[in-house]
Amino acid sequence: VVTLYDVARRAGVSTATVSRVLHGQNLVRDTTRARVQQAIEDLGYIPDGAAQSLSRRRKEVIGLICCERPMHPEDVENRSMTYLDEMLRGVEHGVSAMDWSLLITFYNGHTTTNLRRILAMSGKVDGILISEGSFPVRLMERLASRVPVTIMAGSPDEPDFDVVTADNLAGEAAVVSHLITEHGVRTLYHVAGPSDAPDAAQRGLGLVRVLQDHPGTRLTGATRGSFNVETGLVAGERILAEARGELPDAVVAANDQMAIGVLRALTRAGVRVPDEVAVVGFDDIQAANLYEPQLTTVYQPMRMLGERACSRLIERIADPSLPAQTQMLPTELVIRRSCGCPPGTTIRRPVPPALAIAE
Amino acid sequence: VVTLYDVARRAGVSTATVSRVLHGQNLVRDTTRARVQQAIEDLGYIPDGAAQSLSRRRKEVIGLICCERPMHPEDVENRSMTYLDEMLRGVEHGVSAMDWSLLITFYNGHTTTNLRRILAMSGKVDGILISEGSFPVRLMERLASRVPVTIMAGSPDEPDFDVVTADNLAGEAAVVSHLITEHGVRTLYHVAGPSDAPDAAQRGLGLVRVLQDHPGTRLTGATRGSFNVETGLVAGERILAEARGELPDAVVAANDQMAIGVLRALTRAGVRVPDEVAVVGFDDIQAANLYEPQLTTVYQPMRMLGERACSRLIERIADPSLPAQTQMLPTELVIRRSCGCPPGTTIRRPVPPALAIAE
DNA sequence: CTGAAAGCGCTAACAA
DNA sequence: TTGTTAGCGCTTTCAG
Repeated sequence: VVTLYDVARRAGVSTATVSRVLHGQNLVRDTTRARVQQAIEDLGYIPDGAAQSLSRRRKEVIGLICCERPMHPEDVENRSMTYLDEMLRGVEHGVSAMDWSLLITFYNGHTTTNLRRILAMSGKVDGILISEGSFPVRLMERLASRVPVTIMAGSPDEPDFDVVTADNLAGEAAVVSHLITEHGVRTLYHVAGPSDAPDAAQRGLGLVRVLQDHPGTRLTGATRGSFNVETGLVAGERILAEARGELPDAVVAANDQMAIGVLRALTRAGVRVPDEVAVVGFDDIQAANLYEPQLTTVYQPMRMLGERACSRLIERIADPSLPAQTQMLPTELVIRRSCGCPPGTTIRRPVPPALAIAE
Repeated sequence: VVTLYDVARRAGVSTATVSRVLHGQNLVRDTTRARVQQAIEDLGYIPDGAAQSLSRRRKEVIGLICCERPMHPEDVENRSMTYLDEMLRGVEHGVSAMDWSLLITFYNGHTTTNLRRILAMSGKVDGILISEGSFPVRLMERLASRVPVTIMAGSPDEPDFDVVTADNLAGEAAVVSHLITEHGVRTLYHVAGPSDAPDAAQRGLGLVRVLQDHPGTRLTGATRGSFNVETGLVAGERILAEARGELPDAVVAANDQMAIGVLRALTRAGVRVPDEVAVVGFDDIQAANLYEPQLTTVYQPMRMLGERACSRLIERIADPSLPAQTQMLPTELVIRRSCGCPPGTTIRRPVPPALAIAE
């Protein structure tokens, strides 16, 4: 391979000068610069990243850990899948805007191998981004003791780390308020998310708060799913079984996949949605828009979430003394058909930060 | 930060010995080993990746370039999005099985910045994986002159690079054969993919070959889309407009997104699918299974594709003299409702490598 | 079994 | 403006 020395020799200068040219420093005479650039060109020189990192004492690489929800064999998909894509793009955008690189790995369970991999990563990057919250706190702390760590879509009240997350509580509150105030919904059934998912918890809170604020409304039941279509289906069947002629006015699912599962179960049983029961989800995945009836849901700006987390991390790498900070990104209420609005409806309504809770 | 020297000092040995312990070499006395391990533990030592790479003359990192299809502002999604996820998981799995790391970047257009980024990447990795084919050949060659390169989902007849791809031709042939022999389809409309997508081209070929083999069958028209729902919709409207009462027996779309677009247009116009017109797609994305009617399509093993590409690349890094090789992975015919099979049908039928062409 | 020491390719003082 | 040179943290002969 061609090294800096080769370039220097060919251009008849020292390696320092080549380095200067390489980094666009302007304390190089133009003619010299030209000669060096020519040499670089001729030789097709590309700097060695490892050597640069070592010398600069900085890798200009950030690590992304994607936590995978444990996947049961019968699951076709899982929430991480639709989740990841946009976030990844956001992160990559932020990273490459700074001309840094992105090292990515998946974390799927607390095995020795995974542990080793994750720890080793901290020796290869300047900072780490962790997607989703169900990541062992102990491990998070070990990582954080070595490099800055930012959590994406984590719990908003993490005291020791930077967190960037969507305003799940306000989003859920907004969609539930819509059901109650614009569709006269009184009885609701809640299909909650996994208990270890911080965003699911926030959504549950949002629902509860709105119910409290609206006397006369109440939960007729609740169950928990795993953020996938299968468990949504099961929830739907359970709703039917428990109903005995008394279906709730609306089913609120903690994400779109489960909402689609519920929709399926209801439709299959001959229940008309939204005429007999309204159904709403969360996330605004592709399929929410394709499904019939089109799903009313809440959009969270995953891409921006990735970008923000990334800039925050780079900020903290530059100045590790920064205090931990939580950023809540606003969501959007996406009103379509499944809540009871007329066919063909598509309204996107920004959800203001936390006021939405009040109504 | 804690370095190897710190560990060595604390354990009262030389750095060489620590290094040996670190890499499980067994020419170290047990008591010494224990002492060193204790020191590593105490200090929470984690080796510096850059220094290791530099010293070993090997980075143990592979680079993944994800080519994004240029996205028009009005596009909600694009094919790359659903495409990427599984492939990425496959690649990551392959990479971390070897205890290597994955550096990822997106390539979205031939700008100077992108060019620089991509070239710089070749200085940070031992080999590069390129997803999808619409990547400038010149650039590919420059990369290849520096590190081994493997192409995923590229054209199967690339002479100079390793290619791992699904057997698009056989897959398309299988689904078209199914339409013709099991549903008596005679007239077909083709919604082709972008002209620069090698897999789209292969699928087109598969369609044509089957038509040739079945006298009496013919194309009533064809149009080209961009692998997204929007262009599928446009194609569907065009089919309706061109039809004048004479709809084709079936519409063959080059991917699922476009098939869904067509489905939408037809349904909207009151055409019943599959009773009046059958529609089939390709890829077997999530939504294909959720949509009503459920879409008959062809599954390609994206995850395995990622894994295979990865192992091939690592093979070639170990031995750069290996001859270029193309691997074609078998697809599966996924028969559901939209081809005309009874509601509730779900049959997955492996497509044998190339024989499928014959029938 | 263990240690000394020569790099790996590049950056950044410091000198000239 | 340019060159000299001392590391960056680790691996790996080569000696002992």
